Amino acid sequence: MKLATWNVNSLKVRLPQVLQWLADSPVDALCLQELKMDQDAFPLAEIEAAGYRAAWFGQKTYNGVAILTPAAYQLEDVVAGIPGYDDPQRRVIAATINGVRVICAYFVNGESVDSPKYAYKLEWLARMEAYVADELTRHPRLALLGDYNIAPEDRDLYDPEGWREQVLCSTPEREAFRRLQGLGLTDSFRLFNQEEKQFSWWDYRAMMFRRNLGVRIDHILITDELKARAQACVIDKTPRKWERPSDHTPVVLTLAD
DNA sequence: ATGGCTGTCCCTGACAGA
Repeated sequence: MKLATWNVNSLKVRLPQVLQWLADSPVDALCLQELKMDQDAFPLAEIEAAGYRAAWFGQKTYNGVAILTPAAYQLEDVVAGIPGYDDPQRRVIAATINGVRVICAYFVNGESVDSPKYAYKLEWLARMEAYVADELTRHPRLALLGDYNIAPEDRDLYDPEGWREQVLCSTPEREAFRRLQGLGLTDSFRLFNQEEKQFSWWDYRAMMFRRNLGVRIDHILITDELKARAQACVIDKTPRKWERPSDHTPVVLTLAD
């Protein structure tokens, strides 16, 4: 079983790339973030024609998340948003696929540590932590996939000194990431790769991708039951090389069946 | 370099992203 996450930065623009990528590298769950489209604008017909079904939580202009799965699977117990948290920003959707609870999340960016958006980020992180803790009481096989907007360690940044205590890697954000790990979740990428400069996002500007100056902020965290089945977790840089790419690239986890 | 690029919106400039 393969699970993947990809912040597409507009599904309207990136739909052909999503379909091409799925044709090249089929997965059993693809979590998408930053759809940037209203609920009614979701391209369900094209996705179904490609052999996939979908659950999505759309929003005009900003945010928006979706989970795609092959038509052979079901999307069970779909939950949009964080229950009990009246957040106008649509950043979370969850579904059970083939016995695995899949939570797709677009974490708050925060803009900068002195911004009101950063305070919202910390509040949102606390809500997410409580939600995941609650989900874990019911789902021993759970994966939390998405754009976390957190670089967990210095080796996940191209310039740790330049980024010191900036948004994406400030101590409170990293502590929130550690608390998610403390719930019993493992950063699946680091089960297989200990190298520094393994990035999932590169700024569009200044040829940052060609110079490999990026950050690793897209993650797949998994419970122990899934950890026992994990066979590989890779960052697929291929779509970042295509014409008019998203600034993020997919992360893919392979589990034994 | 408070810069560089990309996407969106009642669109030609502002906002957001990270």
